[in-house]
Amino acid sequence: MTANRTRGQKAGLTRGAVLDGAVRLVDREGLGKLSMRRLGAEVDVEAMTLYNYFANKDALLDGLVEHLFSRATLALADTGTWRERMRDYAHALRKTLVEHPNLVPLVVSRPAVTPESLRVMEDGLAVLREAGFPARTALDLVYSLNEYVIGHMATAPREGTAPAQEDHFAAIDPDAFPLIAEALGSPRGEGERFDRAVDAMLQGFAEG
Amino acid sequence: MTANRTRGQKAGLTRGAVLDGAVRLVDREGLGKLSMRRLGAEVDVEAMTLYNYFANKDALLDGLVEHLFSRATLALADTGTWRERMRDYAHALRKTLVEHPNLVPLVVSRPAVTPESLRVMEDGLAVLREAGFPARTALDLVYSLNEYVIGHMATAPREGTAPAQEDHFAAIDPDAFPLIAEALGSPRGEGERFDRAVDAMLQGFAEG
DNA sequence: TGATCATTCATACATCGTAAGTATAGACTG
DNA sequence: CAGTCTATACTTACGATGTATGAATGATCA
Repeated sequence: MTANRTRGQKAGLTRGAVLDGAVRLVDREGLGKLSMRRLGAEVDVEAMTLYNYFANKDALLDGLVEHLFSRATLALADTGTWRERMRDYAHALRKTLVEHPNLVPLVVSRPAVTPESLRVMEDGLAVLREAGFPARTALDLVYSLNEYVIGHMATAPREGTAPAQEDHFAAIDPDAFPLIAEALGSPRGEGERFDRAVDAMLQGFAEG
Repeated sequence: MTANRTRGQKAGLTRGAVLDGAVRLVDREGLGKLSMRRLGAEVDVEAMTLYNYFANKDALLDGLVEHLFSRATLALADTGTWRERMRDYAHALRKTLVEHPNLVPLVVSRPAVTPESLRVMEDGLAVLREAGFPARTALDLVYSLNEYVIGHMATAPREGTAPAQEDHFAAIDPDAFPLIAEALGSPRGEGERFDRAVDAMLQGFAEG
């Protein structure tokens, strides 16, 4: 399972390959199981070898977030109204995070300011400026949209969270919380609130 | 510094006192320094004694989030328009998180579904229903507002994050990212974007 | 007083991140 | 080809962590 190789013999590893392994490991076993030794085993190398590619574990985690964003942030679509294009961007970002739920706590607690994310931001600004938004408003909108998506994913129920997180709504006492109970009467589809909030925010900026 | 007490002698500790100690410790030294042994020292007790109040460290962290929310969520104001009241709520929530920056990563990666937070949600719904919102829309709005605040705080620059996080804007290459550079021309005050995003979202829901 | 119970502490273990040092494969030099 | 250098990987070791287990003692009540 673990590395079987004499010293000095190349393992043919790259930074990206290590990060791929880390994503695989976390997807499969959860964030808590990501240790240097285990990651080493995943990519068939001893733990310390990983320090050739990352200064320390924290740097590895930063790299992981960046890695995820870099595969996520396809260019924005180049046709459609600015609202459609912004909406699509928000959905694309959400999709990536939904596909790697175990990585969400990491992404969410580790603001990414990589060149990659700056590029996406620049593209978003271009769309909005073209649509007539002043520079500062455009920046506010791009930022705010990102913030909302992050917040939505952060507070979305996940496995491995506090017990009864998933079905805690089923257990709500209608006497203590009548309005919540009422509002939950007709449950929504997955992501329906997301749509609505994104639209609301875009609408709000459109008129602000 | 550490516990100086014979076995069996009560320490006069409560769950709340332990959590207070944890907040103090994290505020002072950072989340990374919160270990059972250190927390024990902070409240003058051996590490294992803490397990009388919390099943394990994870439960302690959950308790910490709940603890923070419970001091945060003063009731909503009972006068003003619904928009003013929602706005004030968002600002109150933000204020608490700003006051404990080191706890933000915790709050953000650990959705709180305590009775306390349900109470606040119920109050929020009451305000909105009174203002004429349908049940589901009201729930969407309360949720979305919370999500935005969380996201805003999650992505806000913090100490101890990736290097140059604070001043990375100063280092932006205007050739590579002209629109970002332009938008940063006239820098905003702290929390100005927050105001704007909250208002946009409320506005959007008001018209949706 | 003596017995029961609640509470705390001491010990121990597996696992973690990583500092320090060592060995080897492959590349370069002559 | 022989000799050297260097990049790469491994080994060992240390302190710190979360926590299982069980002993020791103060508190409580008969």
